[in-house]
Amino acid sequence: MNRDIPEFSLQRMPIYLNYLRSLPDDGTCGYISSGAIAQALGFGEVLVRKDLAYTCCAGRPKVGYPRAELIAALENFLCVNDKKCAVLVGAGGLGSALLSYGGFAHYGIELACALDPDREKIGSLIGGKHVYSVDIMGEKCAECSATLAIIAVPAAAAQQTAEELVSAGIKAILNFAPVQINAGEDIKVINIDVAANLAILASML
Amino acid sequence: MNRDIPEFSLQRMPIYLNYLRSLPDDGTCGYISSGAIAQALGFGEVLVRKDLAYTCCAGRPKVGYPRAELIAALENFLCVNDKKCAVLVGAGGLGSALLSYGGFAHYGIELACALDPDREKIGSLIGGKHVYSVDIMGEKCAECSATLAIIAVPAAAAQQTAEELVSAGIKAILNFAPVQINAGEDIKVINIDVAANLAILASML
DNA sequence: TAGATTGTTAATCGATTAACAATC
DNA sequence: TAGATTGTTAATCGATTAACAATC
Repeated sequence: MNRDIPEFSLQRMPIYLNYLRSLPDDGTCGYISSGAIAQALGFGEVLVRKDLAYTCCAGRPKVGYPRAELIAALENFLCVNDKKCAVLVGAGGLGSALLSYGGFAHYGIELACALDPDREKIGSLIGGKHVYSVDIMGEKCAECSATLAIIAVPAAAAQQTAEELVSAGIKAILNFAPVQINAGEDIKVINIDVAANLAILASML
Repeated sequence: MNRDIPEFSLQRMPIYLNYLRSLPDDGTCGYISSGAIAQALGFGEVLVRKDLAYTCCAGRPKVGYPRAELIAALENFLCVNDKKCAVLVGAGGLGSALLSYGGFAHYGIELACALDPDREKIGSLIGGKHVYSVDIMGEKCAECSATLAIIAVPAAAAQQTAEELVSAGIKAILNFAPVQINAGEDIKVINIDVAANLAILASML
């Protein structure tokens, strides 16, 4: 959708949106400068202006960017108003935590349900979301026209899960299993390996 | 510690280690080529060779890299044999999942305990780890000489938590709260915003 | 030897920063 | 007007890839 924006700029868009939404809504910051945003987030101010230019929300010399409009532009850029559906596979500890997490709604994403192979879990509600058998993954993805999925299964099951999700019509996967999953060319994947991130931090000390 | 390696190469080190460890240990892959690794992980093969060069494990023309030695070199590079202690702040859903997760041990990291302000949780065990009051953070960090911390508190509490952790001697923070935290110059921080990552995936479709 | 693979040097590519003109 | 801030063009920096010599 936004194929013309640098990868790294795209990654910063939610950060800007988050920050701007967190500012007090009492009229004290109707306008905000790129310098102020840069300082708050630890970025260079030219970088901020360049990133914000992709949203097509023009800043005004001397005053900065209109906060409300900039938020709206970022929301528009990130398609927050297009409601999108995601499914989660793997209702273990991490999966359960994600099912109870309310933050996806801020980006127009609804985590619709969970899929798990465990008979003990199937049929239960976690965080108010239904847990279904992985056997009916296709059906459940179709029901809500899900295009997004989160993999929170053990490493050994991740690759197969990814393939099943792709068969079910999923186009983008957020993978928490500590393996690189091999989905098709046109399937977007982001891997988050929590332990690896902690290890990276440790080696930077 | 490894200040002379490019940021992005460092980030790939745990990926190589994970992959090599996952190979069958039955002698069928005593040696592995950069091309094979590259294909499995979706990287360029020159990139793989360049990254592996930082580990100082030499490959042999025609045969590739000795798998066991390469694993040892990566483990050494990532200081897996130095036992490091981490503490977790915020024993909510995500925090609880992390306390039960065994993956940190693969990198020589022990998640020692959790800290939480909630009286209901203080004194309990989650994933076999004690939950203590955030009031004794300094004491608990000192006890295990923790240098690493994970923040899994609500966004509103993240900045203060980070400051307290720094006062307690923490040098690196993995932050799951959806805010940019402002720690000191020499404190390493990695932010993981799960919802933002899903939103990024959605905008790439 | 011929072929496969490593390791290194040079070239390319993309992202960030610097410089500066435009604007309110 | 003077000063602050945006937006853009050029320069820099860092990461990846291409080319190729070295080696087994």
